[in-house]
Amino acid sequence: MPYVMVQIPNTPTPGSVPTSADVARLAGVSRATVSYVLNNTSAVRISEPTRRRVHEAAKELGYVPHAAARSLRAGHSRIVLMPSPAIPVGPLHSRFLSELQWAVSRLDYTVVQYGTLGLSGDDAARAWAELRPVAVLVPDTGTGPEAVAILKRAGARAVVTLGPETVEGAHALLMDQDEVGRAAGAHLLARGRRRIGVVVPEEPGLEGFSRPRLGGVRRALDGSGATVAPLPLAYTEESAARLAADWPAHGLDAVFTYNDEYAMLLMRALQDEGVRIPEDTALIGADDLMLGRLLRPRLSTVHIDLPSGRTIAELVDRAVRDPAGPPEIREVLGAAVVPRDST
Amino acid sequence: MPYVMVQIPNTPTPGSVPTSADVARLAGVSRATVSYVLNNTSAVRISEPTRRRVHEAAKELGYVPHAAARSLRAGHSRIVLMPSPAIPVGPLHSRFLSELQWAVSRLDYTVVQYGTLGLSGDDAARAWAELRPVAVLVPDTGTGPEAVAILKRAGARAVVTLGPETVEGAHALLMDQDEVGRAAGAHLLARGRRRIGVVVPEEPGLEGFSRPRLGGVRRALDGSGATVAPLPLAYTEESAARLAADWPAHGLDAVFTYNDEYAMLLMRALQDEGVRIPEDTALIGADDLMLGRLLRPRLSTVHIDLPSGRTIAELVDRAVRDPAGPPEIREVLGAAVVPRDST
DNA sequence: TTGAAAGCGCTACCAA
DNA sequence: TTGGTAGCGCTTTCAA
Repeated sequence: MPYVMVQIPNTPTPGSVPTSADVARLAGVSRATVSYVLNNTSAVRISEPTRRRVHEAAKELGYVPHAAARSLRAGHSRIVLMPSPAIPVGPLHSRFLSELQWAVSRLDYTVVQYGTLGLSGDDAARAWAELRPVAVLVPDTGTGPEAVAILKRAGARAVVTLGPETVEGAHALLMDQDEVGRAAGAHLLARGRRRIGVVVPEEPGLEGFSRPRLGGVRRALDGSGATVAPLPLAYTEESAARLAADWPAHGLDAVFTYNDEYAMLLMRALQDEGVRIPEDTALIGADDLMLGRLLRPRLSTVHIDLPSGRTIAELVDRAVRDPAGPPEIREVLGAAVVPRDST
Repeated sequence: MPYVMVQIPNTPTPGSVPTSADVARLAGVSRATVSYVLNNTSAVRISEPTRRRVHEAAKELGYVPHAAARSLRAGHSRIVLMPSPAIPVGPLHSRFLSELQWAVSRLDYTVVQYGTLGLSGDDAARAWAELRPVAVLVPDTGTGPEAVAILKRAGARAVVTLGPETVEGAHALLMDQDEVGRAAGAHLLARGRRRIGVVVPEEPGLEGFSRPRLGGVRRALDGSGATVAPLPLAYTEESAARLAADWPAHGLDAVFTYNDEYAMLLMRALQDEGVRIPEDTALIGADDLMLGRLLRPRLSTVHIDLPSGRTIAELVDRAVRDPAGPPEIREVLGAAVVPRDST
């Protein structure tokens, strides 16, 4: 007796999430009309009374459209995926990322920061691809051409990498940390320093930044006869004290500290050991944080110029609109020394 | 002549995103079988050769399932939504948030950080609801009972607020900033200080933290006869210099600086003016950042004890599994003074 | 062991 | 101006 099981069609099952069909029933119109009204479809004219009834029904039920259903139907989403960086990221970088996120949202994309855990490379890319993002903004390294292909194949119209190197098939915002080291090295050289230490953080995950910064110093000093000594340093007072304790043995007259935070750490340890800055050892940081201005002597630093979020958001938008266009490769990291009193 | 338009069924349209139907065609099986194989459905036994054919076809096509379609069919998602805080968030809080994000991912949820822009209160809630998250972790204030109702109605099985107050219908991780001020105030009082300044950052968006911290100091001093003076301060050297310049006029013998960063700013300005710390003025910060240990005198601070991400992730998971359970209200912010040399 | 088919919620085409 | 309806990609019940 199947006929007794036929559901009464105008009972908007209570306790359940309301759908556009529920709205339609309550307003006494078709689902199509509901869709037209709620999306302000301009191709179709709906009478004012009908509009009102639909709006009222939607409000009464607390109707909220189902994004997944909508994008399934549409065949594409407006999701811009920003996998959150796996590495501990400094204040400068994290400010940059949130500004970027904000700017992309302004362009009417849905920014989704997706924490991909453990999975690496292509597995991560596959996980991202499941969301069918229209664009992916990859802040990390470790993303190869294969991953880009996976994303493209899943319908991503643009993949943009933010990092030190370009990846085949993706747009690139090149942030060449090398430049930071180069600027610091050149500055110290100009100040007459010849035996230059470079702090290399021991914290895992920072190699992507620290190695090129070290390399940059080397490059700046190339042919000058000046020497470079890498100085492993953990972000703890003990580690800094240890390094400072046999500072004289290193025979260094200058040190580039990776960034301002390590600079503060090392400056304190050196001063506690009686090392005079800048007389005995010149010291320069990077990132131009406020804290550098508050140190005594005031900290020389490398100011890093990152593009505005808006600029990048526009690049993403352009890439999405014209997926066939050539990959845009842009050098976006400017490094300029801010000389203060520590060098 | 409709029959000439019938599509040849085994042409996996190239250039388009492969679907499970494409995989099925290539493997010579039905879509059902593909689903069984790729999801390892245990209720159904598929022969080994068939499994292999399906897997190979999927790999060859670069097939990635469509998350939206899947959750539409399933009727629910595993999305845990974490609206990113609209306010500029300090290093302590941001570390906490990313640890939390990580822990929730471990439990096999898809953590989505969603930047909701401008929209406030119920509008934001509606935007979040479109994603049909299984749970929402709201870090900001400004979310009322209405917003919670909207999310629940859209199928969210748990809404958890992280903030100073509980919201009807939502679980709450109470982070009572009041406690931070109270601890600082009590400490200064115990140190014999009687005229206590409290730095109130002028940066917008911080009121939610600064007001209760100020209130906490007031509460600690209540009935002691000690006085409290709010000190507006912007995070700039100029602002700090201005405040320090007429420091004697304030006649304060202690100051609670909101957090360690403002502490560093003000300490420097005061020292530049010749104010002796702690002799003339005791100074205490909050957050127990590394930089406090590097200041001279070493900075006394209020250490803030936040729960581990794992703890909270488990709370979320429990709430999702038992949506009918009573809202869990948990006081999670521990504040303890770390006395060092500045007080 | 496998396949056919219904249907999740939505939009857009076509007809009325 | 409005309604009927197909179909986006997927899973799952039922039948074979």
